[in-house]
Amino acid sequence: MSTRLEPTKNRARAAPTRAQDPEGTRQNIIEVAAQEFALNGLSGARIDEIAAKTRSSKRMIYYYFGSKEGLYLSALENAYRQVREGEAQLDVAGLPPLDALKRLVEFTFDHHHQHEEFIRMVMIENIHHGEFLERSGVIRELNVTAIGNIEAIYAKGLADGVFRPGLDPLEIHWQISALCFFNVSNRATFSKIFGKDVGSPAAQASLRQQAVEMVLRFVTRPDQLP
Amino acid sequence: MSTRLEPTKNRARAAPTRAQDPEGTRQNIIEVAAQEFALNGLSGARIDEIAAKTRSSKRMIYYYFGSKEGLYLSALENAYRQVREGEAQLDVAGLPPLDALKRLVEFTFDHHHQHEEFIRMVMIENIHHGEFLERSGVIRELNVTAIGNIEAIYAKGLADGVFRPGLDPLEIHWQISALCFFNVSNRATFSKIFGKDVGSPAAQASLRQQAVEMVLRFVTRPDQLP
DNA sequence: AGGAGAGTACGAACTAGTTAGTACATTTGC
DNA sequence: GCAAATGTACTAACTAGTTCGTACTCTCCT
Repeated sequence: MSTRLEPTKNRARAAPTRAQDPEGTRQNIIEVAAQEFALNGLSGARIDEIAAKTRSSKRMIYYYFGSKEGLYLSALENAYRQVREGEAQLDVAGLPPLDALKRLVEFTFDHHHQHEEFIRMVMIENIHHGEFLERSGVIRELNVTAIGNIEAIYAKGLADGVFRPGLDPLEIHWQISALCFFNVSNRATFSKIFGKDVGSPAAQASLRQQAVEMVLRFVTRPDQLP
Repeated sequence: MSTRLEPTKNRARAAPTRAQDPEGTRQNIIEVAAQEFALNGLSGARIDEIAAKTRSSKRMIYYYFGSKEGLYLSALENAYRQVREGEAQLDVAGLPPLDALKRLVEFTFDHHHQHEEFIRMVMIENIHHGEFLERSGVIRELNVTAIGNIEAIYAKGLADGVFRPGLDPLEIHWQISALCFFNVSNRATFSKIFGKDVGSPAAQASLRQQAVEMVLRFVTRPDQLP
């Protein structure tokens, strides 16, 4: 009837057929999808394009994720998970508060810098008013613990008398995020408007150090400043 | 041959035909387009949708702007122009450096807050790696003068001995932008992750004041701090 | 003064190509 | 043998852009 399947048997024996690997297929699809969504946005990304770059097929995308939006949500969740896992690597427990906060800012700065794809996913999600993030129970759980670090550092800094009272750890987190996030998210327009590549290693080193300074000066008690 | 044009004459006489208004039509299209692009992104916005919300028609969009991208570019340029014109309202020439910088940060914070549509356009443009901004000669001209204010303030602050030396006005602008931009751009995800509406008046007031403090503490000579 | 032309402004219907999603058949691993 | 996993071919709806035709406005000629 049809000839299109004839080579199958041969292929099956010629090379050890790629075993069925649901989890691998799923993961592969998600990774490709994340790239495409991060690059083109939700509406800009093309399912056919994603499928083509996959080791799998369009059929499988719908088999596993149901719809384009389902795929986007999974990719978003995956991105958050990866990044939070990376952040969990940071350990500042033993450090004095000032050093700990410095490390935290540096780490966040570098981490955001290294995960541009994640930053772009968050930008895109904000364009969509965070509606997919809202639908996802998973993501909120991942993030609530993210301020734990700052809370601990701030508490210790207060106790030691080096930080000033009255600050909200969530707001400190907000400010660190602002400085580190903007550095990646707005690099393109900023560089092009002012004709200076703020992504260059020299510029980044300077901005990084200044981000640290800003946060430390903000949190430190004035009489503790050098 | 065709019947579809029969009603034309009647229509022409029945109601006093709306006068031709090229500039008005153009402007109306751009305003609607900006809204739609800001809401849905370049690929997410629909020409038919834009046309429908216009007082004009799809035909006119292509008549005036040539293509979807042409329309997007015009909307982007318009957004930048509007915002920069608004910023030009700020006059801090007479103020002492510290007060001037404080005003500048407050003004930027408020201005970004009030121009969410513009912020979203910039976000979208960053998703596109600033390629349209690059194509536009207009926009760069508008912006290069934007740091003029900071340069003047910083120079005066140095002369008065209240600011510390060695800072780059462009980097100060970068930091102010980061704090004020992030406040609008990432409100959705931030609020949803931490279950707190950072857009509420109370939260905004606090973040605003802290943005001012951060910048002032960063720029001020330590021995000049209260 | 007024009418012919020309260029500008506008509208409705159409089209070619794209795109998310599906029906159906087949294979693989247990 | 059976359920989960996968491949191929298709479609219905959408979407950027176009075609063809009309109406308005200004100018310039006489």
